[in-house]
Amino acid sequence: MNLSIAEENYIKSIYKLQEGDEVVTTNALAYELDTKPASVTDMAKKLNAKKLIDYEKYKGITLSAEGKKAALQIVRRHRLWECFLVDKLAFSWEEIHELAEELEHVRSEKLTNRLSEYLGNPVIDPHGDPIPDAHGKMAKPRPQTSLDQANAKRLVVTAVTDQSTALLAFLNAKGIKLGTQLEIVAHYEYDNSIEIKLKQLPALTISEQVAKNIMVRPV
Amino acid sequence: MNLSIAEENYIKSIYKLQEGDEVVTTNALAYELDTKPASVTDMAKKLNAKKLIDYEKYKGITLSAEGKKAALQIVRRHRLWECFLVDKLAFSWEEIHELAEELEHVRSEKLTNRLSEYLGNPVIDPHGDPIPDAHGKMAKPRPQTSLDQANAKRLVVTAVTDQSTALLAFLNAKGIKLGTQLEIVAHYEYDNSIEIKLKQLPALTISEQVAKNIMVRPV
DNA sequence: TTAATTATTTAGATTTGTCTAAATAATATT
DNA sequence: AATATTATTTAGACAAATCTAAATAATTAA
Repeated sequence: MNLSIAEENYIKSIYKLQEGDEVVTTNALAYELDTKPASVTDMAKKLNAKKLIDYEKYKGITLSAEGKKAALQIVRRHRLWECFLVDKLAFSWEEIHELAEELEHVRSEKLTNRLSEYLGNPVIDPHGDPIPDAHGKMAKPRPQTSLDQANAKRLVVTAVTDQSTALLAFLNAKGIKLGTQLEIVAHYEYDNSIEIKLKQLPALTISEQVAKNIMVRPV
Repeated sequence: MNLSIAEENYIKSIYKLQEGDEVVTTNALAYELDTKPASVTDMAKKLNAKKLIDYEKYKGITLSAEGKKAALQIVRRHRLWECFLVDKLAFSWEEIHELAEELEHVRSEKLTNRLSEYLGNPVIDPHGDPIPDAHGKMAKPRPQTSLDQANAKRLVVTAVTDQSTALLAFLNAKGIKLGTQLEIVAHYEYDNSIEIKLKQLPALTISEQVAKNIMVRPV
């Protein structure tokens, strides 16, 4: 099955949104891919015809077995390139995502496997996400939530979902990066803000909007 | 200037065909890119409008200064990835070209420069071709000719221009690879064949057609 | 120099992936 | 249950990159 770059991006996003095995809605996918719902409908028909997804009008989208296999290959390539960029080229966490977005579309299995070997067959990427092996097998994803929905007090930052330079610069200024440990001091419903404390720093307040884009897991 | 992958491939091929500063014809470019002359005319208009080439109806194509700069960046990326594939991932010479064709389109300058640094800022690629530096400067290309036009007797194989699996398998079977040294025993005009001798092997005969695709330099 | 050949361009169509605007279905509200 | 709202799909258009077939320009041969 030969997939275009656009098709690969759809498959990857559907995989990401599926999470358990939930049905993915047209609107959610359009938002994720930064495109319009009408475009998603068009592509859904095409991927359904190729048997990569199960799709029925108004019933949403799920990946077929074959679609899942394709998704895991793409995710494997993405995460291996992220390892390469951090381990070998000394890139920092906020720079690697968009580069890996491009590198992941080089579809050679031989290249992917050689790269994996070269990196020492890593099983987690720099964000802490598991890397599928050549057969698509991978460890259980770590229990991540966004910071605004975390219920544990002591947390560690594992990723940011929004890669905009504005957000990244903001986080940088606040001293928040991948692996940063923090505690939730208070969550104010009143003005949708969250007060957090980083080690050896005074407490600081961020909006729920920002917190939504910060992925964390209990530590 | 943001170039599409198609545009980059045109720029690269024009650069390759220009050699000195010769005008590139529509047909030659179509053949090089494995496309149709009509498509080349279409793209020529576009690249001319973007001021990357100088093009006038029926007068052929040359790269503008800006086009040359763009070409050198693409060539730089291509050759650096070829180094990476051979030096770090242990690929062999006949496998790297088509992978580098894809990797070269990841346009990040930071990635390119980090990669170069990681590889020890190499100045020639695995085929012996010079690698432009970050400013587009590079060493003079080695004096390569195709095997059928070589006048020296003792030669070393530096590249093959046709990357078809058929040719590569053929060369492999004959024991010819990158760096192989050979002598021209005879050149028969009569049946357009060339008799060559590899070290420690009996002489063998190949057609001019094949020889056209084998690049060599005197040793 | 006229005719034949070859090279190049134009015109119009096709594919992929996208869009807007309008229509329809599903869901929520009163 | 009827109405309003939201989600999704359809219809028709567009841009990029390509193609075929026909027209035109340039070159070569007679």
